[in-house]
Amino acid sequence: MKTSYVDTRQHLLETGHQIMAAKGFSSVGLNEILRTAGVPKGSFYHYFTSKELYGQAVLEAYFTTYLETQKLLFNDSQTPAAERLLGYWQQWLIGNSGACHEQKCLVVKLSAEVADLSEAMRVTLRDGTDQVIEQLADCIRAGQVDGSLCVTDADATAVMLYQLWLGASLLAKLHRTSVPMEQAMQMTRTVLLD
Amino acid sequence: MKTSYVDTRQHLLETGHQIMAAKGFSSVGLNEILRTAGVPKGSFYHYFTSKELYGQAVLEAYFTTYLETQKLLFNDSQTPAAERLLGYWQQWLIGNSGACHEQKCLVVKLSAEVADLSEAMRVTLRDGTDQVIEQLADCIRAGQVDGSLCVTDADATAVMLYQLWLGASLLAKLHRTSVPMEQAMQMTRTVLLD
DNA sequence: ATTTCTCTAGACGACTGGTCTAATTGTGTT
DNA sequence: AACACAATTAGACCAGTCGTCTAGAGAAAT
Repeated sequence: MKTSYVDTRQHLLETGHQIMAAKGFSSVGLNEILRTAGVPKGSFYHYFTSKELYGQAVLEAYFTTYLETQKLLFNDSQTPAAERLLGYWQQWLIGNSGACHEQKCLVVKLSAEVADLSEAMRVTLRDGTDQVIEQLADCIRAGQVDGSLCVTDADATAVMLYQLWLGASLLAKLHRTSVPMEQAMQMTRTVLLD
Repeated sequence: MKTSYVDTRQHLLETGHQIMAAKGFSSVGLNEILRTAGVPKGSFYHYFTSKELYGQAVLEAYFTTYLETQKLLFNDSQTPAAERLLGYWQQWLIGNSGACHEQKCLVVKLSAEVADLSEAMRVTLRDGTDQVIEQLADCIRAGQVDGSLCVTDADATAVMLYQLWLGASLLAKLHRTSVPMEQAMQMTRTVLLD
């Protein structure tokens, strides 16, 4: 049985996501990705034009599903917005901690390394994070309306919380502990609810 | 005239700092560093035992001077602590923005990339940032005493502000703008003074 | 003056990097 | 069945990687 073009391409993107999330971009060779994916080396340039554009494609795919999941969580208008927001960060916390201490968030793992390396990847990362923040702000505004949050400036709060969690994730990587993220969680609660 | 052991070693550390701050760790080869420093390849392994331990030495040297500068700024007990703290972040902001958009802070640039790559570098980064945060907390406590700050938990605030600025620096790299850091600055003022 | 030790010099090995061309395989149409 | 044409792959390619090694230059010590 033959796998289709999109299958193989998709498979390469997923494999790349996993490996790059663990090891970064520069220190990972195409060989490793291809070997892991079970795709022969010669095939790579049939699916992507360069390693850089492949990296960009990985990021684009990542943001597509990420934003979709986020939207799904935030659109559940049954529960109060405060709960939805705290659930989002709770997932962030448990996702990148404990047994599987591999990085899940490509933004945390790749931003610093890649920003000065590839304009294409930098822009993808920039636009992706902008959208994530925008959806956060939307949900905060919903919380202002339904009264579950006491926040004055939704946009500023969204930016601030996202920055906080990026930094917390960085420190969590250095500590191999979720403590920094739990501190961020505590702070998030204070900011949103008091 | 012959340069001494410490001169060459120091020179290698400084060159490495500059290049790694711009390009990261994995994507930079020893050759490039040595060529830039004007030091022959054969000498490198006289001063350092491996690329990894060299990277660690760069980080250690970085934190040594960083913590010293920070302490110097924070120990000026003439000015109120609030002013000292805001001065610290003002320097952070202007340091990594504008014309010279190269990264200055090795913590921002290297943490994510290196944490999963080298235990030695990870630990150095972890201990260094812990000390930076500790000095921040000390200065915040001084502000509680002199009355220039209205903060309840000095430690939590120090952690939170450092996380915030790490994240802001990441976003600033993605945007090639100091806007994210100005947002962090605004938030910092609010947290410290209101 | 001769020995000793630090440091420099850069070729070298074994390997990996990303990229590309040439060949093979597969598919669909006659 | 034979062909044309596209989809896919094998493997060469060369520049670059880290790290090793031998040889010698230069200073310090005896």
